[in-house]
Amino acid sequence: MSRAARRGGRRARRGEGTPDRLVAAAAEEFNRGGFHGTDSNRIARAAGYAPGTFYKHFDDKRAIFLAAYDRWVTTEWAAIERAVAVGGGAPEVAGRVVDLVLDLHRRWRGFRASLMALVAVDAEVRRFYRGQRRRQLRLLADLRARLGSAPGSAAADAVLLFTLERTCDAIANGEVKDLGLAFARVRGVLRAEVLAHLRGGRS
Amino acid sequence: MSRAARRGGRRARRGEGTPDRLVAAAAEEFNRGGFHGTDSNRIARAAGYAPGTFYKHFDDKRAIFLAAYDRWVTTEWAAIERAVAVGGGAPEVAGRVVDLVLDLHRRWRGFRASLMALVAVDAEVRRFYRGQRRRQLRLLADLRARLGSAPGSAAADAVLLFTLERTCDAIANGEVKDLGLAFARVRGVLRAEVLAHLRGGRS
Amino acid sequence: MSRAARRGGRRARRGEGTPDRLVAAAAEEFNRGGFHGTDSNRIARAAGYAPGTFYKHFDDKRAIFLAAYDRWVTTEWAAIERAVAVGGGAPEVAGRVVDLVLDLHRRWRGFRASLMALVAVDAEVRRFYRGQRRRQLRLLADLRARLGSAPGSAAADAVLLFTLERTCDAIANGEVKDLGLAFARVRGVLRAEVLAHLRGGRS
Amino acid sequence: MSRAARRGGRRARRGEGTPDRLVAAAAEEFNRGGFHGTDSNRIARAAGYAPGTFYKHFDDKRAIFLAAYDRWVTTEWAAIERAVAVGGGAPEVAGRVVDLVLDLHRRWRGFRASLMALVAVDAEVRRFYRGQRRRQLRLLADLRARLGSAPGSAAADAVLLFTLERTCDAIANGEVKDLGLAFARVRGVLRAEVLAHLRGGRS
DNA sequence: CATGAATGAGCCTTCATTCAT
DNA sequence: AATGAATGAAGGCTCATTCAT
Repeated sequence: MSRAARRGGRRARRGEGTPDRLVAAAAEEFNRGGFHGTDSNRIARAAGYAPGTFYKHFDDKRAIFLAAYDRWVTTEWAAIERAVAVGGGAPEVAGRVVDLVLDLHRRWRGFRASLMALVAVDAEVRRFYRGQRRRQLRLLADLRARLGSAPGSAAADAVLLFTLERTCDAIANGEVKDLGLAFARVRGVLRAEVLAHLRGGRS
Repeated sequence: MSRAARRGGRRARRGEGTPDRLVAAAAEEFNRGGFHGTDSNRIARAAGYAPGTFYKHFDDKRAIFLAAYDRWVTTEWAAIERAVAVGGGAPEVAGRVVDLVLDLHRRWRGFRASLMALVAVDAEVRRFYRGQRRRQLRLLADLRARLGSAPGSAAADAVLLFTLERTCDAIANGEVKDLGLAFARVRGVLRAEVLAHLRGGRS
Repeated sequence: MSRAARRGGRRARRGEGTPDRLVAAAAEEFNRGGFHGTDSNRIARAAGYAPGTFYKHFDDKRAIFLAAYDRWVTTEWAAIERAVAVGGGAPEVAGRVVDLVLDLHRRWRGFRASLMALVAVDAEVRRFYRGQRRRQLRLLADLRARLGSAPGSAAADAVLLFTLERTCDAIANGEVKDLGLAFARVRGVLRAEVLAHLRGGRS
Repeated sequence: MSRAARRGGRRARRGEGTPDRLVAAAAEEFNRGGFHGTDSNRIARAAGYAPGTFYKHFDDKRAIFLAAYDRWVTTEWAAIERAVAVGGGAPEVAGRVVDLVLDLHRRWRGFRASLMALVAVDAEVRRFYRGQRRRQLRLLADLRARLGSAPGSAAADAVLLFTLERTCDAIANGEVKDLGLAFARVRGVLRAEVLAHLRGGRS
């Protein structure tokens, strides 16, 4: 058996470079288990590398977490921005956005939970996270402007984002189901809120 | 000498018993640093004990985390239930509840962040957490009933709770300030949402 | 409920004093689990006392082990000496002794195993143990004299004792059964050896 | 550079691999001090490694104990089987075997004592130990067959093994000397027993 | 660029022992 | 004479990180 073949399999995949493969493996590992639920050796092995390789590309565990977060945000927000850009009436946009965010939270709930805990504890992660939030806020303001809704306040925008985020988390992690609530109804409430907000009403 | 007094041994340090003191120290430690930011020896020392004492009273770190959470929920919810019970019109109740929750989240933001991450990863913590959520939902339904608002859906109740929780977190951990938003305005939005909900409007 | 009653139950038994009760509990604990398989708190509790009481009566864990060993030897050897004293022909004595030793090893195999390990490692335990062995040797010499067998060597006596001891251990701890051997046959071999020895033959 | 040479990493200290060196160190540590007389950190240091290295190669202390036992048995039994294979008359074989077993017990008495205690308490160790015993029994039967002695019983074989083992222990650990017996005489008795047994006499 | 054995600080946990009551 | 909460040294084990090849 060749050395390359022995090395874990996931290796020869696409043309991605080593850092990308490590980041992808890290994202998956963090998503199940959280930041403290894996270790750098495991991430390296999952990516098809030896432990030492990890530290050739990332300074430490936090660095790859941040990289994974960055990659995740970039990828996922592209989808959301696309959904917004496609256009259509406010109801369609609201529905698409809610569905996308929901899907996003579903796929990354473990990662997200870990992220929130790190944000609370690690200044660097916090800095990064806050930057993303500002970006969201700008996107939402753009969207409202494009839809011609009343100016509205940034404060209300922020609260809507929090509502969307937290509720999608709750659906994604089973909290909603666990409370005996119908998923569709909660999503309905969410869509209504987003729509009311986009229309410029006092949400 | 009474048995109760004797039960103090070498430790009649203050009024509370050893488990209480350990739990209090644990809560503070978890609040700054998170679950993974302390260890049982530190908690014991912070409470004024040697490492071994910790394990005389708790099976492991998770057990004391759960105990701290339990204690926190019990204490804080008593305050909220009181605020609701005092009565008054919907605006007053809404204002009081928002302020209390805000204060609560401010004082325990580190603990809360850690809690959310554990909920994602630890079934026992999750079980406990979900139970609390159900209790909140019941309290909110009671409150609406008492205020004579339209029946409304449990789904809308849940979304309101998520909004309240997440927004208070954001205010508490500086996210709101960081976004350049005025704290008072965000709180105003929140109050308005709670009030509209209590009045039975389509929140 | 009275304090005495609360204390564990085994307490008010007979007129035995505290040290005796502790020793009895220790013997049982050591017998299952070995020296390292219990702790002094557990022994104290098993005897119906608090941990502190243990150290009021014994300097340390080794001291109570030695005391338990002493007590065991005294009790059990009385039975063996009695069996020898009763008299009868060599075959009867041989049979009785083998049966007694067998029973002894059966009841105390855990204790014995732990004892052997301590003997190898602890000079004080070793001293004690060696004293008992000398006593056995004397008893065996007495017995041979009484039965009028040929003088025989102390070396042969010693080897017989080792055979008896080790074989009884093997029967007691299931080794013999595990080897697919019939217990009765092994005992038969043992009796034959003891008998041949007592008769002064070249064992 | 060959792969084998590279596999040395920073450790090509001597010829053997890391597990072997750890096992060797463990055997020595267990031999003086017994199973409970060392710890994994000490074993690692004694082998020239840091604590963590231990756990890269063994699950826990018991695992390395078993490995050390395995290695010991393999090595030592090879010598005994050789001594038997060389052939010669029964007296020569008996003498060689007794001397080898004696030497074996002398060099490993601490280890052996600890082994016996673990066998009493740990099912896995017991399983392993019993397997070795069966192997001994087979070897002895083979030997008798080869020497053309009368069939004889497995029970008698077993008793002889117990005698040999226990007496060699007694010589090895100073018990015999301590009893005021001449080592040579005890060995003489032992040889006589083995010889008589091999000759098919009623041992 | 990758390897992977090795590292060692440090967390988790136990238990023999003490001491104020 | 007994109590039992408390002690703290020490052992078991992990994992982020390094480095010689």
